[in-house]
Amino acid sequence: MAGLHDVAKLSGVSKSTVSRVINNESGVKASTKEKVQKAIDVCGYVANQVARDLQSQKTNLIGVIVPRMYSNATAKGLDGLSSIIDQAGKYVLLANSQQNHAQEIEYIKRFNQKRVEGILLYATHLDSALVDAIKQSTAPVVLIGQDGSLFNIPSVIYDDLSVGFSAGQRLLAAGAANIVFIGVNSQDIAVDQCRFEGLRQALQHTKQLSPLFHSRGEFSIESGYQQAKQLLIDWPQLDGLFCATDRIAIGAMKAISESDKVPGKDIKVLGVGNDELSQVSTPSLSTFSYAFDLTGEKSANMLLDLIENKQSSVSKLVMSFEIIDRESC
Amino acid sequence: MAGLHDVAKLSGVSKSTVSRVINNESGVKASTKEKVQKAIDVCGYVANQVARDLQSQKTNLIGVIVPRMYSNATAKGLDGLSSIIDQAGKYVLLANSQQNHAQEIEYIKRFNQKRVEGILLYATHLDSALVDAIKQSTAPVVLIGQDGSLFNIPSVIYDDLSVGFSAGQRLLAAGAANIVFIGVNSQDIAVDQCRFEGLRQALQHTKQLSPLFHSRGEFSIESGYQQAKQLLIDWPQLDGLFCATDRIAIGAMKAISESDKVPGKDIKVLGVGNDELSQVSTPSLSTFSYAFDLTGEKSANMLLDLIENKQSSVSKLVMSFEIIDRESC
DNA sequence: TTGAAAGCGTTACCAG
DNA sequence: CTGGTAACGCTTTCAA
Repeated sequence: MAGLHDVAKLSGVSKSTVSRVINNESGVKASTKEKVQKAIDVCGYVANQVARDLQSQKTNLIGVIVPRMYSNATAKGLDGLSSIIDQAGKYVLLANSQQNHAQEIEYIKRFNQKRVEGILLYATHLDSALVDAIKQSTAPVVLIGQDGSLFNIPSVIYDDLSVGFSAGQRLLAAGAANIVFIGVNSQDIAVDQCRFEGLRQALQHTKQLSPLFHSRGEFSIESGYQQAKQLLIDWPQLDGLFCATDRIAIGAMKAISESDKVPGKDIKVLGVGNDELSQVSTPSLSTFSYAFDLTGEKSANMLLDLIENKQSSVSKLVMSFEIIDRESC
Repeated sequence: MAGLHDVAKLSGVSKSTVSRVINNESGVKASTKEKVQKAIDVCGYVANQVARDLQSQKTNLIGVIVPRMYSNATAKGLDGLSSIIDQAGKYVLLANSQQNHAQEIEYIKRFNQKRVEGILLYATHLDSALVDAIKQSTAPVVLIGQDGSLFNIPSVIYDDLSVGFSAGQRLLAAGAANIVFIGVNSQDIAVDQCRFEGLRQALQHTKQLSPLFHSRGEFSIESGYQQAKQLLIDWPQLDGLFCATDRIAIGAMKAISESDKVPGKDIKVLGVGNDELSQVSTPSLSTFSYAFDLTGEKSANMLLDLIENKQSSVSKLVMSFEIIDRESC
């Protein structure tokens, strides 16, 4: 592959001059410029960015770590952040941990070797090993989806406590009193713990009630279906169901429909996320909408700030939500 | 930031020896190894992969270009391909063209500067400018979703003609005779042209019929809704509808429901993609299932082959589909 | 307006 | 077993 050297030889000038032409610097005679340009075309020279990066000590690389791609939060988030990063003239180096915790830490290390300028981490949990890895990272890290501000890690999070609280209020207002929460993994503070806690507080505060049960499963329709099936047996008095995600809620509604109950009537159901599924299901699902794409943009901007100024003006950003009222509650 | 040089000074050995320790090469006295290791820990040395890449002339980078992230095909595809690329010890450099054609060509160039080892391109169309850019690329390119084999570009595509043909047969078998196709952009050979052509051939071949109309819009529920609304006015005899994607079909069914017709009964509807939406809608949507994740894996493997052997054993891979029978047809 | 040479942080080869 | 030195392909001084 042709290098600067070859172009120089071919056009009979020095490497310095070729470099100047390539970078379009002023102070090169028009005739030599042409000569060089011709040589470049002839040998099909393509600048080697690796060498440039080494020389300039700057890679323009932003590392992004996600637990999985097939998810509204990450897919839309990536659409948002990639546009910001692109505008900044930088590149996205993408790593998919495939829900494997250990991988996340590994990627942080590898990204630092690759000399990324910053890291965006979509997290599903936050333990001390991960916190340590983030602290060790030379490249600044912005956490998305879990709150790391207690450990001084800049974070962009969703207002999960408020969502839970609002869910509780809506279920009560719709006449439900025997309410169950279907969450995910207890390690997932944001999605599982905070949303439940918000629900709990709403019931307590408004009617001195407690949720009947905190069920847990996975982020899928099938899992929601299976859990609801069991819940209908265990808690026959059930009349309100708050699900940590829309997919779980969709599955749960299917289970309810298959029993002798009617979702949205006998049992009020609420999801979170405003997945496209939620507007298409029968009954359509009442839920909460998060601006996933905007979250990606904000996170990217926060990281760019951090890179630029070595310290961000905000260390924690809480994304609000919108209440979506449909038929299920 | 500490470099090899600093570690060498700190531990009182040469750079060569430090390099050997870092790369865990044999032939280093245990005591010096320890000494060096200590120095590494002390100054928090992290190997500079940029320098390594320059020296080794190898970046382990795979460029991936997508039109958008928020799509089943790309999200699931990325899940598949990233696992293969990761297994191969390589990295994904991601570019989001945001449906902007010119960007794709730009990214191919920039990726070559970054010295990626290969490029995976999710394409929505294929014009001569793009073909040229691909030909110019030093890094091998595998095309996903559009057929570039005529131009000698290795491609992984879906069997869109067959899907269209099968759709025609199913609609006819269900009793439809006045059939309309809702496609997308005419530049999209695979999704718009091939699927329509398959439909046309099935109608022609089986019953000497022709499709009533070829409508076109975007990849969205809303667009499907709008188009179907118009179609119901223009073609009152309409009794079969083949939609290029499930989302379009979902929108169309909504329009049908809002008229005095019943989707799945008065008008048979078929989509493509087996989107999760399709199993949740009312009526549930009959469709075709593509293995998007597997497509990503196959494409990645094909590219790795190409990188390894400088030429692939297969130059075109056609992914098959599965017929999903539900209520709408 | 141009060229020579140093240096970015590694690895690899050849001596010792 | 270890060290010196030359690359890798570029940019950036400093001189000419």
